[in-house]
Amino acid sequence: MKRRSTATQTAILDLLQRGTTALSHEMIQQQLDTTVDRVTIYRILNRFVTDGLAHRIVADDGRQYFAACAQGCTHDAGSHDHLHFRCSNCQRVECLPEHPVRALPPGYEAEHYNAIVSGRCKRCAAG
Amino acid sequence: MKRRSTATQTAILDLLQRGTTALSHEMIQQQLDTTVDRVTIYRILNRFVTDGLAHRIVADDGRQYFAACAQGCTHDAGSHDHLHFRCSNCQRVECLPEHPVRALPPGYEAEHYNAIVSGRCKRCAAG
DNA sequence: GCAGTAACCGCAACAGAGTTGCAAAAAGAA
DNA sequence: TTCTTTTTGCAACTCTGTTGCGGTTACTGC
Repeated sequence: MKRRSTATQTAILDLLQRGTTALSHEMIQQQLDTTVDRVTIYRILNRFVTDGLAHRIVADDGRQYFAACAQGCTHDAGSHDHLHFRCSNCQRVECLPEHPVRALPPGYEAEHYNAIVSGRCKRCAAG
Repeated sequence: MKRRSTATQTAILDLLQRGTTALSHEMIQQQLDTTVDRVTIYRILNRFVTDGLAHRIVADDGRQYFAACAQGCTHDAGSHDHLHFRCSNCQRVECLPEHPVRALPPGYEAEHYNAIVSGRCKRCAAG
């Protein structure tokens, strides 16, 4: 399965890499200049995840958010184990890279980390 | 709004308190002796959460799981901040109480913690 | 530049989790 | 028992995400 580059794909990847927050399919749809089908966005995002270009966060609102992988991300179980923060006020989902959650009791084999704290983010709490 | 005690409610609370894992509405429906409507289970569970009898976990499969609150749970933002583990093999969701995830950068106000690691649990990894 | 192949897109339809409205049933109080 | 209010069950709905399929479009080779 060889990948092809399309305008929509590069636009979405650009959105993910430019922004500092994780995006839902809805946010992406709103931020795109052209009208793109919902399904296409989902498919592109899933492709990014399998190709290792983005990682998927399931937030505590039950929705999926996507964030570009950092440079040098190795995509093993330990490389996406950072904390995320979802602001219940501005809806932004941020990656908090400096506080990994890695502690597991012995015998457990981790495949995916998905840690979300929700509340009010720095901006909204201050404002 | 005064609460009334019904057979289904006590049966569900008993399931939550007896078991060591968090349960989805589907698991609860299967484990109940009587036939109870899906909606009723959802309503009972939401009632438990607002009443502080259970806490809600949104796992990385996008589904909600419910676990009985421990004795003496204070229900502030810091009391549900433990790690959860969802086994992708046996589907069980466990609470791992001894490894809290509390580290947040300054300025952030936490309301809900929802940390899930998925993979193979102790039992399934060993077997 | 042109044709062929296969990836990609859009539309429609679907699946699953969770919620809401409303009327009937049941718990608790008088 | 009777009355009030909570709880339940059914139907219908919303929302998120997925699948099938035909048509479009990007890449390859000539």
